[in-house]
Amino acid sequence: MPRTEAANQRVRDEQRTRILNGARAVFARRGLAATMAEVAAEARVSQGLAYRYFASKDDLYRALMREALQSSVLPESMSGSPAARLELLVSGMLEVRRDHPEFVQIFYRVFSDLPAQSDLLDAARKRVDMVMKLMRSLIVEGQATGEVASGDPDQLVTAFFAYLDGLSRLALIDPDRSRKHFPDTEIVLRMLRPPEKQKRSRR
Amino acid sequence: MPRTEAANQRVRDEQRTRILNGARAVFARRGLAATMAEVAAEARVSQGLAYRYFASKDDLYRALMREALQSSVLPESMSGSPAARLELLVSGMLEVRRDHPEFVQIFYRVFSDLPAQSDLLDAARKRVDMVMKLMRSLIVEGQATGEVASGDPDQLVTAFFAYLDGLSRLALIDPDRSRKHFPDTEIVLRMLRPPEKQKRSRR
Amino acid sequence: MPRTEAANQRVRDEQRTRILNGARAVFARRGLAATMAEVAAEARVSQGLAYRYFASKDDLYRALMREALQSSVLPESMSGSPAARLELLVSGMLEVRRDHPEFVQIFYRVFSDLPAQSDLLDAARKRVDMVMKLMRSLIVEGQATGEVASGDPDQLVTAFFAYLDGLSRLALIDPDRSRKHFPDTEIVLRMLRPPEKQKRSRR
Amino acid sequence: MPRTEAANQRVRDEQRTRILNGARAVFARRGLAATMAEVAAEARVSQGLAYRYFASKDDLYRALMREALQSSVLPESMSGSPAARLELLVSGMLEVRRDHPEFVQIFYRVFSDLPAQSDLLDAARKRVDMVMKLMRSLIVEGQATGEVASGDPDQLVTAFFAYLDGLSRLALIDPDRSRKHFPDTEIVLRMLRPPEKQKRSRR
DNA sequence: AATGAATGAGTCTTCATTCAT
DNA sequence: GATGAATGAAGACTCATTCAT
Repeated sequence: MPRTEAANQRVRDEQRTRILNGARAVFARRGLAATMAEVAAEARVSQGLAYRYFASKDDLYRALMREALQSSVLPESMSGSPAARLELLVSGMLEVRRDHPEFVQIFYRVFSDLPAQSDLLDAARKRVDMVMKLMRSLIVEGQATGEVASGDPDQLVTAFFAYLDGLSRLALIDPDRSRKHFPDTEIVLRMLRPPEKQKRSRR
Repeated sequence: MPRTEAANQRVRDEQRTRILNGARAVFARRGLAATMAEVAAEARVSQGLAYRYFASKDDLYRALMREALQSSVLPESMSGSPAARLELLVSGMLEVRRDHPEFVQIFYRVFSDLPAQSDLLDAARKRVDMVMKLMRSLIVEGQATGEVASGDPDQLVTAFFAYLDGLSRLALIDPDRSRKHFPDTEIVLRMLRPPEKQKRSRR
Repeated sequence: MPRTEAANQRVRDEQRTRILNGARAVFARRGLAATMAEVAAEARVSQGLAYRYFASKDDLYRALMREALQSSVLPESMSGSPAARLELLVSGMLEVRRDHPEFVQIFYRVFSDLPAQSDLLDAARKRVDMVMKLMRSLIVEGQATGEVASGDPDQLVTAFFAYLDGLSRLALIDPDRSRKHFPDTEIVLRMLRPPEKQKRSRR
Repeated sequence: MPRTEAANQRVRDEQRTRILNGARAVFARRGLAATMAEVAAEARVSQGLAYRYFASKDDLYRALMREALQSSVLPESMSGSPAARLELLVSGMLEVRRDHPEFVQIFYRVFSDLPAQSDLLDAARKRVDMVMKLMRSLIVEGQATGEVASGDPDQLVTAFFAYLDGLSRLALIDPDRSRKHFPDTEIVLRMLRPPEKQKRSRR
């Protein structure tokens, strides 16, 4: 007796996820240089199977990228003072970087792996741009009310993004340190706090 | 009449540099995925010539890495207060990242390009470790004299390195922004300054 | 349904043999100068497939050499008079050279194909040495009983080996003659027979 | 003042010989697999110079081959009994093989190095054929007068040539043995002597 | 649905040959 | 006449992708 369609669908979903997980791990670690053989091995499936679910290596990579673009989804409606919203945004971003660095690593891979004209690259740039603009406007607003440190807003945004990018890469460079000494939100936020609002942390 | 040996030597030196420059640009952009054809094209030499100067793609990559490991050489003797020395260290690192991001990009490539056991990876890790330790000791000293912000020193070091790594990658991700909005040393240092020493920057 | 493991194993064994056969023919003919394209063509497989079975051209060559070293295995226990044993040894060697010259050709290739320090070369030399020593002792024993022609035993061995090497190369140089006029054991043995034991052959 | 034409000519001759010598040594050892770089190094000249004297690697190889074909030149007019002439021929061939194995090695290289249709191969085959025919007729004549051992003349020729080919290769396989234990003409000739004419050699 | 053997296009690398000096 | 730097085409090798089972 043939399997029911529902059962088949479940199997398919499981396999797809399995492959995506394997690919995410391998691509985060090795980028596009990773081979399909590595992906299949990591996912414990045959190489052929990967091609039943994804038309090509590129397709698989894109699926991961799509996922990564969405994983960094912004809190839709943020309320409160600019500084409060800024902190909300930042702590969200930090959390992802600390707890699921692979997603962000994959995301940033697009900048180091791909030739310059790729549409994926464009999409990623657009995404970064959007978040940067949001952050910039929050900073400007916050500076107006004195809740946010002074300084050129563009530079602040630049600095902050570099910072976050760096944190996501930490797990790659020194996984041990990343786990043990991941900086508290408090420390990260210092860059944006005006001196008088700086909290005294424990010695 | 054959060229003089001096002339030959000069030609060889020039070509070697030419090839290294081409390779640096291409490897910084694309990592080991870059092809020798790209390197040769960037350097405007034939593919074969690159092999007269470097035994293999790997050898060329290593030459660049060696260079990068040395380029980040630390100021030998730093004098002054811990905070002063810390600022000296930091501003030096920032300068390299702003003015010659390729060197640092190449350096960090080692973490994304290479399989985990490579000796290059080890060397790079050692290098990072050494600078981290230096920075940590300066922070601890500085915290003792109150010149440096409080907070777990390991986290501060972690945060700071992530930050710097991020800045070196900026040129890759958004070269335009990197050029126009590279953060002033002042802003970068905020993370390490105690509130009372924070300089008021221009609005 | 995927093939059964047994079926896969069978396919692999067949293909491996197929590739070895192709390689043997080509390498015997052209030595290491033969290209993998030729090997693949001779074996009627794709070039890529050869690499699934052998890590490199060198590896393939070594596999053939190993085989050749073993194919010339000596009769373990030879009994009878020294002359009888000598004739047994010789006729065995002749047989291989007449019926499967490729094996011996491959074996001797090692002396013309490889740079001097190779381990294969050493192994082959050792092999030759061993057989030479065996033959020498049989000759010395035989001379004592008068069953073997007089003369410096080392020269006799040298001469005889040159002879056999030459016969194995004959198929390369003049396959037609090799097939039609391959010398009878009788003729070959003359060199070792004392005059009084020489058989009168047909006119 | 420019060099005289005669002096120039002398220099040219010297260089040409120099290159031929280098090439002969290298090609004998490594066959066509030898590189022009090796040839130039052996001859202590620049790679470019070789091309002033020989249009191509192939041309150089051919020059050596032509030389080798001529080096084995046969005694034009041989007189005496068939057996005497046979012995003259054989001892001449042996001499070359013992004292200048490179020439013969180069000659036989043509059979292992070259693709089957080459004109060089044809020329070499013709040469071998001619000597074989000569030898065959001497054997037949000698058998008629009882001075030469009985047996199928074609087989005897085949055997003998294999023998000589093997001796020329000995220097490649075991140079030491070739020098120390090169067989006396006496031993070599045994194959062709009828039992009753066999000389008793020293024990 | 799944496997893994097989293919072929693309990359690294070598080396005969050319060329500027 | 001579050198050795430079080129490009050919060959080794890898790996995304296809296919028979």
